[in-house]
Amino acid sequence: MASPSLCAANTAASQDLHKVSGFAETKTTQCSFSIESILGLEQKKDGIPAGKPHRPWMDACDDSDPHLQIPVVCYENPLFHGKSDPVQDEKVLKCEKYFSVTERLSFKRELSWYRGRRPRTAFTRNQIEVLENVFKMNSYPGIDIREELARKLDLDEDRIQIWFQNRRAKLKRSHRESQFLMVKNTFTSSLLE
Amino acid sequence: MASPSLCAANTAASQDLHKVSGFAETKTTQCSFSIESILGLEQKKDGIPAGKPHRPWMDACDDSDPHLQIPVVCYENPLFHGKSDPVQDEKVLKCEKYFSVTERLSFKRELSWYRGRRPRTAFTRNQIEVLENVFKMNSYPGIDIREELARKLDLDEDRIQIWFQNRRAKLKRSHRESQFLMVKNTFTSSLLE
DNA sequence: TTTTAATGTAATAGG
DNA sequence: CCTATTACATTAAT
Repeated sequence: MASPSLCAANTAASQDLHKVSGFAETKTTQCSFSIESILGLEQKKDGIPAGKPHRPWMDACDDSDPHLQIPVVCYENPLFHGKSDPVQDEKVLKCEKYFSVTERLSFKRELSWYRGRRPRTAFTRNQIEVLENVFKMNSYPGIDIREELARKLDLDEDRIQIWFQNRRAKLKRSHRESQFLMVKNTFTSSLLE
Repeated sequence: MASPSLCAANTAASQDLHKVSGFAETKTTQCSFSIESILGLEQKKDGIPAGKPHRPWMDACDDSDPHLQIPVVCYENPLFHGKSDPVQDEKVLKCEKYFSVTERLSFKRELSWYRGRRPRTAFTRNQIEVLENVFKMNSYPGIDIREELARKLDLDEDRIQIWFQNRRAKLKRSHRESQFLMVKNTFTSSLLE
């Protein structure tokens, strides 16, 4: 099952073919990466069925009701407060028009992690500015500050918290990288002496 | 570049200023978060100006030399560990052969927007083929598989990772679109009944 | 114009 | 809280 797929790539192009078949050979003989790993058997420990490609957004294909498959219902989620675009809004409208309450409820019941994922928040320039200014003074605002910010900026406190977490990670990353560059440059110039 | 500038306290924008200063007022009058708490954590601030975006392919480009700012020249850098492809090499050749220094300067000016972005990787047919085949079986390859692919295909592991990210997004998009069509058709036919 | 490589970052998971 | 990944929205190169 697995091998035919890989080898199926070999149809033309001799030069390319060589590389592909070399790749496939490695798989079957040396197993420097195993069929198992390719098949996803070494996937994260949670109960993801082996052999199935873990495509969460397609899981609903097995559902009987095709209506339940549209991601559109995410936008009915009260948690949603991202920016709206005309296309999506139109979809929502259609949804509200044509689906009963119970139907919409079963939508929500069917939400898997991906569909339950919070729609990405698009902060405004002003919100970012304020957050950055606070961050300059205090990268670890306590709950009271976060609540204050949430009120001032009209955001959930949760969003604030996540923002500061990501912001700290960013700062740390940049710090790490500049240090790395410094070391590398030092090394380089020492070689040039 | 195109992305919203995170830093930059702006100078105009009365609305923004109002909000910021309003916030500061709260800090000093109500003390809903204390100066102490901020000052206590102010040691957190390291003197890092702004996050450097980690662009290893630009690392050794000296900012003082304008020539070194055109991406093309980065390929002459021994530290550049990207893969040289014929197209880029040809560009370099043409650059050196046919353009005067001043011409190259204006060229550079024209391409200034380009600075800081990794040159677009052009995958070969064979690389795509292998990647697609692996993707069919596993859309979420772990680090080991990615490294293996990187070796086999002579690409950076980073490129592999990005490729799978974009590939997943593409699959999801197509899936979404086909579902939308399905739902639309369902609506249409139900309206015609 | 379309497709897709690259980027930045919000959201999530696990420790 | 942190780190590591992922999804997602955009930008830009082909």
